[in-house]
Amino acid sequence: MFEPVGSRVDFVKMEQDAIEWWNAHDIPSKYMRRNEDSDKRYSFIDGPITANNPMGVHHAWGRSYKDLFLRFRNMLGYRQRFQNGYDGQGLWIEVEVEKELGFGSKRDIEKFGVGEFVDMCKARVDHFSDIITEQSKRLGYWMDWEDSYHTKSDENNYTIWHFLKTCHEKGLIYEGTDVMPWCPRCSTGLSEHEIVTEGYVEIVHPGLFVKFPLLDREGEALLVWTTTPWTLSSNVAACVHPDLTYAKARNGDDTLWVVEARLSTLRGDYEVIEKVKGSELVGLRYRGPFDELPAQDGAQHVVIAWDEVSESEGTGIVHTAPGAGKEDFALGKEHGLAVIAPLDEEGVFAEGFDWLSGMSVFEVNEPIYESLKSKGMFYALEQYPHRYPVCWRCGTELVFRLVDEWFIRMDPIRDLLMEITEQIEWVPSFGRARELDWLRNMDDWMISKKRYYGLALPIFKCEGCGGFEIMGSEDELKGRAVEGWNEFEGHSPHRPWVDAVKIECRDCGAVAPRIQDVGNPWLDAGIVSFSTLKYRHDRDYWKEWFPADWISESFPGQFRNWFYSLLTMGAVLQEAPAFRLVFSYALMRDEHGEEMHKSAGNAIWFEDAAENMGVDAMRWTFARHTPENNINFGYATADEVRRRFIIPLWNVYSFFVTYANIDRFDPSVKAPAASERPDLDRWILSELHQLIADVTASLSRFEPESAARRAEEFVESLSNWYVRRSRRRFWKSGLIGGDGANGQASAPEDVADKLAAYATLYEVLLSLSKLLAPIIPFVTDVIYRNLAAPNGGARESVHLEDYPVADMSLVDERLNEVTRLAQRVSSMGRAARSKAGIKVRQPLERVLVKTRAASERDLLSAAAPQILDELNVGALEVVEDESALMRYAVMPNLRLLGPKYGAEVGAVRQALAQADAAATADAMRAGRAIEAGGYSLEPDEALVTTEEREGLSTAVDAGYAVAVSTTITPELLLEGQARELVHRIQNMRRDAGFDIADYITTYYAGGDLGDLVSAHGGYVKQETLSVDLVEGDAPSGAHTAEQRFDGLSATIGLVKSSG
RNA sequence: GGGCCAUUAGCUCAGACGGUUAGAGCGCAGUCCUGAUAAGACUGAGGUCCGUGGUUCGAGUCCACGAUGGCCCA
Repeated sequence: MFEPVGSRVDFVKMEQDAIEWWNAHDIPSKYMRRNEDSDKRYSFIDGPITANNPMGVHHAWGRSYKDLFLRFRNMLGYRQRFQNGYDGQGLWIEVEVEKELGFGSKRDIEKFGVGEFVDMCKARVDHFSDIITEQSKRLGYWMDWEDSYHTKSDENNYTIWHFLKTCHEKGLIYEGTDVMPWCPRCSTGLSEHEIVTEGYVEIVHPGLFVKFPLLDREGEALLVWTTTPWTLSSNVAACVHPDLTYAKARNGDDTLWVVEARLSTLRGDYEVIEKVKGSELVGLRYRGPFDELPAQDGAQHVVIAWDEVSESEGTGIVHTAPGAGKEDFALGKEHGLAVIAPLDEEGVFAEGFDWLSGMSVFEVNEPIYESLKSKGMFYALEQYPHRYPVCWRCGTELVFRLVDEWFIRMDPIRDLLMEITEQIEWVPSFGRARELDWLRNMDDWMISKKRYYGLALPIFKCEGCGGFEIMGSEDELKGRAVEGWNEFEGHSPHRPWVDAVKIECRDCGAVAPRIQDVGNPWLDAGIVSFSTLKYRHDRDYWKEWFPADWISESFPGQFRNWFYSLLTMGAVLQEAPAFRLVFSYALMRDEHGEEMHKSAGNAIWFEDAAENMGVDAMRWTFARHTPENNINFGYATADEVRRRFIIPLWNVYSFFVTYANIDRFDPSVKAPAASERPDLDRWILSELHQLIADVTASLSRFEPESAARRAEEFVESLSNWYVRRSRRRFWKSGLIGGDGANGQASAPEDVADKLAAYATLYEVLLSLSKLLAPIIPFVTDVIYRNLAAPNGGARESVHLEDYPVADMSLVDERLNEVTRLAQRVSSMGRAARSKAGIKVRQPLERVLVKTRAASERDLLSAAAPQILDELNVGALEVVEDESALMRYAVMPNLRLLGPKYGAEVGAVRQALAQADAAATADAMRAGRAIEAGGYSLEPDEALVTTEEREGLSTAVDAGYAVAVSTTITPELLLEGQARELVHRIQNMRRDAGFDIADYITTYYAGGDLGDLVSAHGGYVKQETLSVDLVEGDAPSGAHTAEQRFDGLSATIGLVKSSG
């Protein structure tokens, strides 16, 4: 016996129970150990999830993929690692802790105490990694949770030290001065990676037009345009494009130079006096906008040439301040310009800027306008909305600031990185081109950050000679330490503890402290293909698992972040790829395709989703989606998945268990061999094994969506064709495992057929539970455990099973085609019935079928029994062409024929009427001329309509035609009425609360049913489990009802039979 | 300026290898079923497959150019 299964099920409750059961029986750890001795390995390295907040549904998407492919490979027998990763160092953690503490600047952190602050950061990470672990378990994500790695761990940090030292040995590390994007609130520079990730927002800035008076040309001025007025304080040059044409224009009291294409920016009327190439302006000197500031002392202001000057915005003359802009800085180097750096770490004007000193960059615009006005340099001001970088963590507008930072040189390894990228398999395949594009354009990697909680860069810079060294391990540091080791010992290699340690400069012997900077967080994540595989301590273990066979992460951003840092570290340490294949996916949106935002109220919490839609529904929604497209996720989409896939699957299962229990079906009893079973069984087994082959292939190719969609098609066929058409086989009298109760003798062939049906459906459901277990681990295990329980060879859980293997000898392509044809013809036959308004319960005499290809007629005869049954008709006839079903009527198209033939129209008309209508229709369809009684007409000169033949209703589609006879003889009518009566009695049985298997005695009174009972009484008895059909009033206590249908009426009474 | 992606029904999306007359769900209209019922089945209406050229016996699918949208880089 199987555990009884209701058709109503609370999936969420079922999932929670499953988790409890798994834990109680230690299934996850049995699952993870199951392939311990396998000689096949499949190495997965987890991209660490940021442990800074609870996990969201978008994380659940990615984690469902990871779990899916891990489970798939596990059932295939591969030995794997199940190590989850947590990312927990860096600015993002700091910012959240700062928020908690109400801090606004780095000074607050210093005051609070760096050690305490770092401890709080670590505690935050531990807190949220615990939460995410619990959430992941609810998702059914089976990882070795006790063994999760942390990027903040000592091992991870020290492995990065090793990497950086290796970089240094290869001459890749340098300290450079550059103008970098800088967050004034966080007081730190941001690397290129961080800005491009999610850093640009639409901001309205001033578009300020300023006049720079030319020193060499009295009365003339350059008109320049800037969106960052504060940078004018540090202006030293103005750029023009050497090849563009510049115009000098009289404009009110001014004589201004602008690029010709931008003359329209001038206010009011103007008159062009002179035009020259930009190159002719190069070298002119001008008076700078803030020459009076001390910081500007001795600075020259000169026009220089630059090819990047655009004439699509501004004035074609670009204000240049090498201390406050990235390209400006590069130009400054090239032209030997003065570098004036205005801002300190917090975005406040430094000393030397007179009245500006001490003011924040965000409050100087107005005073600057006033100052320019007083000097006669102000020209105009407009609003200029554009995309501008902000701090990706705190949202503050970035400024560009001159800083000393540490970099890894990219040019020496760029080619190697690209070569490695070529070797990797990218899913989707366009990922390779995206990564290569990034690598081609990648600048040197800025790895330093002037913050507190992160990798302590192991760079020790000598206070004497200025040289630097890099410590490659804790042991090396200990060996070199000349002070502070005792203070540090026992602490993690974080600030402030590690800052105490100082070494002696190898070159000059002076003391060298660690630089204060911490590392870029992508160092932390990029090292994991070494650090988590014991690279430093157990090289054999590392060799066994490196490189990863696959990794998986969402691609927006990761091309320049995690994928990139993994590539770089693999290249530097091993000149090898760190992973063989990357499977990536896009972004999650809400149901309407809008970005999810907490503030917009359209974000979905993981817990809410899990407890309302259920995790299987969520996971199936993910699996069926094309990964490279953004997913629109919400309750409605999950509801649809549950309704269209999970519930039908469950209903088939529930149907099976219900009747298998009634029949005491025992799966261990030998059923007929598959080849001996009826067509219907052989067909669904054929489809099943084709499905197994397809799903296995799809998942091997990392195409979950095609696997899921194939499975949906299969369950649809299983539910709406196999089970529906098999139902009566399960209801046949006689119990296969029975003892002859109810006195129903059963014919041996019925028992064999029934057994075949049960065995088939059992095999299908059991295979399906294994096949889909990696995708929907909850419902599949519940099904498996119940079905497999009476079976000697069963495992404890489907998750300890082997993945099913397709038996291609059971795949019968012809049988599949026959069934497809039966389905198609049945569908069209229903359409024909529907058109004639005849319900399926009414038997009809015959169906006529025209197939598209003559070759299908052979299939049709095999499909005929199913079609007759589906359509409730007596006979099927094959017809050669539609003319047997349809009559064509050809009409002249007088609108065209009239003008063309004039008086001859009458003759044409007659000729057309006498021509063969079917041939005419053929010609028209083919676009050929119509031959009619000596006339040759264009195809559009006739109109053709079809009429159905008398007594037929026809449906036509895609080359097929199916017609049903519509004549209802008295015999057919009586048969239809018998079916209707059965239907009514069935309803009454249910209303009376009888059990499905109860036998009854049926009474009928009121007179109209005599003919029906004498003709079809046996049928009615059999269908309704009536032991007897008695004319007359039912005894008192019977369930009775007045029935009227098809012009008949009777009072029906039902009594449960004692037998 | 460069790279990548997309464009198929009102909406959301499928459409290996080029192959007869392009599919699903939702929505809409209608019918049926109620012994699989937080249901289900069926039928119908609805498409110049972004455009233009090209390759081919044959193009939604391949190529070129263009348009629109998105992402990224400069």
